[in-house]
Amino acid sequence: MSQILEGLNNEQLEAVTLPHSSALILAGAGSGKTRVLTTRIAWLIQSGQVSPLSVLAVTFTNKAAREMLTRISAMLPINTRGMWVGTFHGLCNRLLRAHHREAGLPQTFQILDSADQLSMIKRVMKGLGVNDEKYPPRQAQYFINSNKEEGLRATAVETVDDFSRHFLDVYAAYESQCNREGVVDFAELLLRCSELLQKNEILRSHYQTRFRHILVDEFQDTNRLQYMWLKLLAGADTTVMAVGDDDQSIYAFRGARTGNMLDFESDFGVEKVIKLEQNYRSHGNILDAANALIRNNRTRLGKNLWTSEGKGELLRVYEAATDVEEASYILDEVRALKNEGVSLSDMALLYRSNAQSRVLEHGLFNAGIAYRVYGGLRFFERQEIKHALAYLRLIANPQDDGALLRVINFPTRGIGNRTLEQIQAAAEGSGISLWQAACSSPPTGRAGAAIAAFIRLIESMRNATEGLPLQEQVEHVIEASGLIDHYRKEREGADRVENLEELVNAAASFVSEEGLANYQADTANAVTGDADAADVPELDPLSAFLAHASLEAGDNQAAAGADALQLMTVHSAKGLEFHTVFISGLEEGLFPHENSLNEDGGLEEERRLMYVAMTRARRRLYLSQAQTRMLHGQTRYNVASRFLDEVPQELLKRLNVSVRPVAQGGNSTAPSPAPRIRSRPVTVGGFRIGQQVLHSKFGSGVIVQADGSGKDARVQVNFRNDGLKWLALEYAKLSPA
DNA sequence: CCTCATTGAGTTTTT
DNA sequence: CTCAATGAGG
Repeated sequence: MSQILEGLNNEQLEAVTLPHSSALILAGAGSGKTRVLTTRIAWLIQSGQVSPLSVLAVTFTNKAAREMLTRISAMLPINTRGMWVGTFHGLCNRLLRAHHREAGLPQTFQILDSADQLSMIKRVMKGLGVNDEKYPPRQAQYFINSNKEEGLRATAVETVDDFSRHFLDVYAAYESQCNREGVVDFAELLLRCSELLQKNEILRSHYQTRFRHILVDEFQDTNRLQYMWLKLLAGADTTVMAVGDDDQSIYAFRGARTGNMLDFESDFGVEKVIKLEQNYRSHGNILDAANALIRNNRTRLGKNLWTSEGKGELLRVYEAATDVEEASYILDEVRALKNEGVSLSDMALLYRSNAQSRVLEHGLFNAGIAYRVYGGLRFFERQEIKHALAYLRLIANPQDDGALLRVINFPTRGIGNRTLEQIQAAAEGSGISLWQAACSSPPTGRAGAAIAAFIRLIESMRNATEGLPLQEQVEHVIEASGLIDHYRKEREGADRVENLEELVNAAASFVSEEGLANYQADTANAVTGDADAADVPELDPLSAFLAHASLEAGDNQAAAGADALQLMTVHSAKGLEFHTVFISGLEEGLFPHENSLNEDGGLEEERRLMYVAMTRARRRLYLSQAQTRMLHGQTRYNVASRFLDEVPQELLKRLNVSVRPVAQGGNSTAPSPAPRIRSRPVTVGGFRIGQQVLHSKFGSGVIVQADGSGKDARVQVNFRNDGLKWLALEYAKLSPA
């Protein structure tokens, strides 16, 4: 038994073998967090303290859940199938399917992804006659989701102003529309599940007794609702182990609450907080720099990473004149490192926002360096796949208005807006679904015939696929719907046809591999003879597959394949590590992002983001910056990121002599690193675009734009602390820096 | 009904 | 710049 515990350090060992009490593990970057979690589970089971079925482990991503299961099965000779290891949403889905009746849902309820949700919100808003200029649907979506994540139904939300009252109306209408259609969004999975546990005492105590150990990964990223859910599942005898790192909390912008860590300590009577501070990933200089940076944050639980390895190399800082030059510098370095034997896939090129990847990709493409960009469209989010899934959804549940609207005229079959409006009016008038309206009161004439043909098509597909194996159902639908034909005819449809064929494969492997079992009846409940769940018939494979498609949108790019440089945002780099990391675009306004500066705690979150980025590197870390950057079709002039100043300068190796814009007024003969701006005044009142200036109140900044002349001359200055400001030269006391 | 042109907006992202 | 969402004309 001691074998699985071998090689753990003291703190890790303590965490893994903790006696029966709830615990908070503060696990720094690279400190072996996943190892602790999985070894803890394996140890609990192997030492005979619990059965695998009494363990619940929850993560945020499917990838993390899979990783956990893989590691557990590597340590223990047990079948992990039926174990409750999964994402918050996946586990809630499982629970709701098993108890759909008590939860007030059809067993085959479908799950809306964010895009589906947004389009339903638009539909609802149109129905209510809400002005979508004044009340942007995106904001309505945010309103709905953040309220749900606080555990608030529309009836429980209190509005203080007229503006949010409109969103509240949308929320209420959206809620009832979801119920009519039998669909739920992501937040609903958690809210519905929590409400179920809250009001159904029998179920609650059943699960509270069953789960003796609950383990939570990335606890710093939990929101209020997820925390409530955990509290409901944990009974008096349940031990909860929460593992997280407040310094790596980078999702506050979507509701994550590090405060849950403090609440957890008191709510669960945590006696001891274990800190895992030994880092097994990076060399000393990298950790020292990251530690120094994060110390600038006020709100921390406090933690300092250390390593027993050497100091290693200094961090390399490069200041480029332009974004293009920055890219070319990076790819030179990539090439050199590759020649030294570092594989491309062990190097990552990180950026704060996706827009930055373009220039970098361009450079890499021209240089012929293989690269892979993360964060694009994922498989189940592709248009052609969404269309195919919509046909399938309609077969499974004709009340699904969203699915109907997506495909009623795709491929085009002569059903236009007018016809659709008629049906929508009929549906709204009698509170029925679009499908029912189309069936019961079809429009007359040519449109009516088209509608009738569509209804016949769907019904014939339903008849033809009934009882077929899942992959044959999918195969039939992509043919019979005309999707394949449509894309074959399209000029650039080859990829789409291929993807549709891939969907058939996805369905096949969903059935043959463990996928389906995860979505069907809870085998564990059947084993323990739980009547509630045992009575529920198995979920049909089609509904299970559709749920899978929503909950696990698939990889964001085709096979990892060849050795390639990894390009991604800092957010998506969390949890990964590389030999070499390039952090690009270290400029004020970009990183930290200008929008974050107005938000409460925004700057600290940006700093944590930088901390995450730095701690991805094992051996070598590059920090680069461009003085000039094309953004949204405009040239922008940026000062170096404050984060570069927050790192001890003795840990940095500056790789080029800083070529700063010259400050001696407009008639300097020194070469300017900035390219000329098209059709805009370059100098105004002795000041130049790109020039660094000092303001008595705002401090230092860079002139980014200018217009007017004489008395009307104005310049826009990007101040290091206060961001962009327009200043009239006549009044502002500006001086060259 | 479909296609092309214009307009406008533009962090970060998993489920 | 580049994508998505509207609107005019075929």
